[in-house]
Amino acid sequence: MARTQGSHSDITGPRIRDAALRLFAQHGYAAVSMRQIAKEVGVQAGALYNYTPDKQSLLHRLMEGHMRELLAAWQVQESSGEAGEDAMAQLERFVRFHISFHMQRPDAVFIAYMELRNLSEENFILIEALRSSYEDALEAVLKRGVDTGRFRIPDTKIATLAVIAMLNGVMTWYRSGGRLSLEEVESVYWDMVRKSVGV
Amino acid sequence: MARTQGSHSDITGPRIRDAALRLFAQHGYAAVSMRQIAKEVGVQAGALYNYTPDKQSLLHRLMEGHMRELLAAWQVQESSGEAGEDAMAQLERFVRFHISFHMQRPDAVFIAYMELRNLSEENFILIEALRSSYEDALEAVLKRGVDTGRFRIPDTKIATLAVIAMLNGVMTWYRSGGRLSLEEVESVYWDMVRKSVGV
DNA sequence: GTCTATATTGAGATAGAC
DNA sequence: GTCTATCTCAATATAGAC
Repeated sequence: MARTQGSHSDITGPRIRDAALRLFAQHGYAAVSMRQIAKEVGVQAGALYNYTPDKQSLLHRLMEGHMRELLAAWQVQESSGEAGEDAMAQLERFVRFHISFHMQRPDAVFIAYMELRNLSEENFILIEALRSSYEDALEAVLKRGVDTGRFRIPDTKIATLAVIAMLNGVMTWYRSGGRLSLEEVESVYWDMVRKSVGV
Repeated sequence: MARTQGSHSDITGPRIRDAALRLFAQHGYAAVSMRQIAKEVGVQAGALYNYTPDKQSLLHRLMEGHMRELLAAWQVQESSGEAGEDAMAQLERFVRFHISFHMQRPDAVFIAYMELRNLSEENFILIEALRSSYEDALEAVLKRGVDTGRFRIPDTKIATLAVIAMLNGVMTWYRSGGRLSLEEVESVYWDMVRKSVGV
């Protein structure tokens, strides 16, 4: 079946995105060439252009896909709570969801916040809007907790960014098979977040 | 005095580092060319090689200088406390120091944690050792607070990384002239950190 | 110490054969 | 849909004149 020319596969598209995701995360967008990506996939560089108009679109598509998955997954997670769930329970749900979701996609996460400056201006605006939506989701929880007296937070906007920054820190050091399971890590972070917004 | 050839200045070295710092922070190491740096300084690309053996050394030197300054500044700050200062006061000192120091060098900070993957292997090891020293400084404070019963922290290593990650988040959004002064921002973060490690 | 000029390499992207 | 071949441009780094 091995052909050295012609149509090899109908899943080349996904394989290109997988390779680009991994290489961009490891070396950075600017440091990775189309030839490297092609080699990883097992095609020639020219073939990539059947799937993407250019390198920039490849980056943008990866980031957009990641952000849309994130937002969709949170909406599912959020609506799976009980009707009367209070802000504290919602916050714990968010913290555990955020860590769990992101740890399953370390490469996409890394790209989504390291490669913002390599987006074209118009693509940057699009991605930033998606990011803002996600931050708004957390801020809504925090505001609700403040309103119901469960939380004491001097500035919900800053607290939102602080919590996300803290949680994202997990990605820089956690490796599976280490001292703690992912669930234990979630619990440690939840303990800190819970106290940091507490009365 | 304007000469179009020959020796222009004895401060070309610092100007090269300044330009590289700014350009690397803005566009990323891999996306910036030696020609761009030279243009910014006002010399030809070849002249840069009187000051650095190659581009990699330029990056490493910037990062190493930043990390050494950070460690030195913290040692000064740490030893300026009273003799009997307890862990809570030390932690507040650290939080305010960290934010204040880093906000004065946003470009260097950005580079120091975004460009790690563009260091050669041996340079990476050197920079990581300096980073570890800084983390150890914070962890020592946290451990002391746990020992004296001031803090309740399930895992001081994770807490160290979480606190630094949270504080570093400031750099991604704070712009002077905004809603809050830097000192107010410090206070907001200190409030969260204090509570997050509390009993 | 800086210039101009250049060696060498590799980048992104395209054209046309199969 | 993929290949080979190639266009065009720009990268790092060096050599030698001034």
